Amino acid sequence: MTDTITLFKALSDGARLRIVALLSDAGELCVCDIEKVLGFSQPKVSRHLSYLKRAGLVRSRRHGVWMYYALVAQEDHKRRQLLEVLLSMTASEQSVQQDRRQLQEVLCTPC
Amino acid sequence: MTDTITLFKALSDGARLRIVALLSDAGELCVCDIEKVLGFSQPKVSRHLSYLKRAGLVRSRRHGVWMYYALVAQEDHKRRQLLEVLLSMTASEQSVQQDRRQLQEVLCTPC
DNA sequence: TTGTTCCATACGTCTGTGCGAATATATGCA
DNA sequence: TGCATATATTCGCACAGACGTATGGAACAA
Repeated sequence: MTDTITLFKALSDGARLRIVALLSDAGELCVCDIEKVLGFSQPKVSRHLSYLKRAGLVRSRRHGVWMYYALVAQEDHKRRQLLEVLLSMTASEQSVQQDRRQLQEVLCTPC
Repeated sequence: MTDTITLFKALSDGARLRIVALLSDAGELCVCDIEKVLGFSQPKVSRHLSYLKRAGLVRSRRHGVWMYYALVAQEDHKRRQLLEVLLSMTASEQSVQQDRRQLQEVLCTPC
């Protein structure tokens, strides 16, 4: 039960939902890119990523000074299903669509 | 986005997950039955039902002194899908299975 | 009307969490 | 070593939410 609760807690925040949707689009992003796309402060992004990591939704990989984050491919079938449905829900949200456009701009002007 | 967040917030609590799973099994229950099955205090049950109602997950119907609660059939396809996946996740939880057994006992000894 | 039962809500308390600001840590480069 | 950049963490504050206890309100019966 604890896992399910942790999962839902992790997904019950607007900032984290936008991060998850963004990573779903982009595949892998460093913290500073997420900052720029979402317009969040660096500590805010870092904190939420840490939260998502604790919940097993996100993994991180260091490359030089940068930390790259990406969604974790869920082993459990039900969790995978849940995330699919969630992403289909958020995909139609205006803020998420706006983020997707902003992502393109940020990717054109790298760090 | 707000709706999605509200939905996930409502489902990110152990007590509420057990109530949702219970109503999914039982169809419709009055507050005092939920109290007995889950071993919660009356205000606790009432508060969580109120929370679930605000999130559009539960409806209530008065019959005499009793208030009967049941899950709301979700209009939106994605929300319906989400709840299906959630229920399949919680169904395998030990506490939920225990609650289901307890439900049978409570139904045999009505109010 | 009075009392009883069932349920909802208010209150005080405690914990968890989100935030900005500041600080710490880690990597790479000169 | 010293410095700059990228990221993580800490601190203090504010607020939401979960709980038990107590109280309020609604329906029904006598």
